[in-house]
Amino acid sequence: MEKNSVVGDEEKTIKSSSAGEENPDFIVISKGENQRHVKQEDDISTAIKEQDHEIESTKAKMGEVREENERLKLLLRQIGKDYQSLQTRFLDLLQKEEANKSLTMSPASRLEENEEHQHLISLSLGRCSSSDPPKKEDKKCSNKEDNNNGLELGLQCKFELQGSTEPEKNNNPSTESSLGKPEEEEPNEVWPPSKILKTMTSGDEEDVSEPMLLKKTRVSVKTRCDTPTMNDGCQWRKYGQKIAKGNPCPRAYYRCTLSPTCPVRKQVQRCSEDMSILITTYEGNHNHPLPLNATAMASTTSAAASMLQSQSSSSQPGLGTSVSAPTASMSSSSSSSSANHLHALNFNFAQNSMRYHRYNFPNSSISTCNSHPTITLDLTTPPPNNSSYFSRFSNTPRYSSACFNFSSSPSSSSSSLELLSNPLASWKNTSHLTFGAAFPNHTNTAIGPLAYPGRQSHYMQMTNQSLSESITAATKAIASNPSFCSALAAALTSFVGNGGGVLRDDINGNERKWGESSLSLNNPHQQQQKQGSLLLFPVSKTDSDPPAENNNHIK
DNA sequence: CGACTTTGACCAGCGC
DNA sequence: GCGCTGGTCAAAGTCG
Repeated sequence: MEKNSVVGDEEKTIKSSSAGEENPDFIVISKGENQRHVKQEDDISTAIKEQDHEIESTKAKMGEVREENERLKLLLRQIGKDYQSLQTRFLDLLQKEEANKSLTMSPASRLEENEEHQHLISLSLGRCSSSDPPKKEDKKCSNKEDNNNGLELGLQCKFELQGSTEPEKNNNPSTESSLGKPEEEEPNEVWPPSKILKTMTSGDEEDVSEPMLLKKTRVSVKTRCDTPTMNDGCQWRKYGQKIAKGNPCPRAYYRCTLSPTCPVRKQVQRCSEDMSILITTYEGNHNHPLPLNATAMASTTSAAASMLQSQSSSSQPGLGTSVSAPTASMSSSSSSSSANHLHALNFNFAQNSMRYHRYNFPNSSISTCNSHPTITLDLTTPPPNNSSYFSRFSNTPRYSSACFNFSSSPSSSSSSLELLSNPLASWKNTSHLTFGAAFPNHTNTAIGPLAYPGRQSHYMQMTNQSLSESITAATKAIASNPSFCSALAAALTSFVGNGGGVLRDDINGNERKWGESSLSLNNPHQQQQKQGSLLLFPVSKTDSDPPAENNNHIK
């Protein structure tokens, strides 16, 4: 019994204990779980709260961003309105000016301008041709071939003026004799707009009527450059080196290798007085399409040479171009080999029948050393009124804002004018700042003032003195101050990159947002360049233009 | 091996 | 005609 009782007790105790233990254990366990659950719930709730807080903060941030976006939109609209109003005003001014001009113009001058227009018409049709002679023929038989070549533009600009198709003039050598010289070029090659102005008088061109141009016209560019050559975008092959008289520094001779028949040569020499100054002399015309970053220099030099040409022929009546050198007499006929340094060379291109446009190369000079008419663009010294260049740029009454256009010309269709406007563009060792004017603009709506009423299209639209001055000054400023480059890039990126302006940038009317214009600071090609560069050109991926000059060392 | 550079030689223009 | 000079050629060398 006891056992049983014991057993019973044990059972009881077991039961009781079990019962007594079960309950407390259960209670304890349930309390712990509850506590855990409570803790978990607390954690969850706090997490939810935190998430809610984050969501709220995010929402608040989004609200701020939206507000900012709205502000930016408003700003953009305002800018667009301002632009439209400026454009309208500009067009009005143009029309008024034309009206005044036509009223105040004497009959003789009207006739003269009409003649100029006719010349321009003929120029617009001029397409140079040549059979691309081999090198030796290029050298030895160039005269004959040049005479047989097709037309060449004296100014070597192609203007597609409305209704300016006069084929008979196109083939009329007498027309070219007054302005142009035969130019070596692909017979069937249709040059892109980038080549329109490019062209300086190549050495293969001769104008019998112009003694000054009996030899090759050259464009010499003086820049401060630490590297053996400056990168102008072309590929060059060194074919000779000489120690010229009067300069201990050897002169290196390069020829363009982008095309095997390209007649373009360049000479590179350090200035004997200042070894940091690199004197690059270009001669001839490219007879092949150029990479984008090569068109800048090519057209700049071409424009300078064209200026020289037009200047030399400016005494002839009825020319479509003229050169004015307000600060000095441009004694191009001078036999002195010393350059007549001018603060600026201004040359005008008749843009349409009644309008001139002035080009200005600050610190330019012309010399006719060794019968080689040479224009020197001295980019080593600041132009006059340098400090006011930007303000002048922005305050130029006639064209200022209208002309300011970041080119987004596709492929090689960048205009000569834009190149004219950015003489330093694409140079190695200098910052790249290419202000382009969009060119073939019959569809250009963004450029507004460039799209003159009543004109379908023309390549060299317009520029002005202060524009080129400003560009040059800007480029110089950037070249001299690398930090400015990055600052400007950042500023442009922030301002322009907000999805703001849209440029209709090419013939096809392709739209391109400003922010998409290549601030190609990350362009690998440009990364090869030693200094920071700001290239406002669209960078063609196919535009592989290896800086061949990096390896060109004058030894 | 091809592309490029170097460098002496060659040629043409010009002045004396 | 001769010499000087600038410009180009082309073989040899260099480099990747």
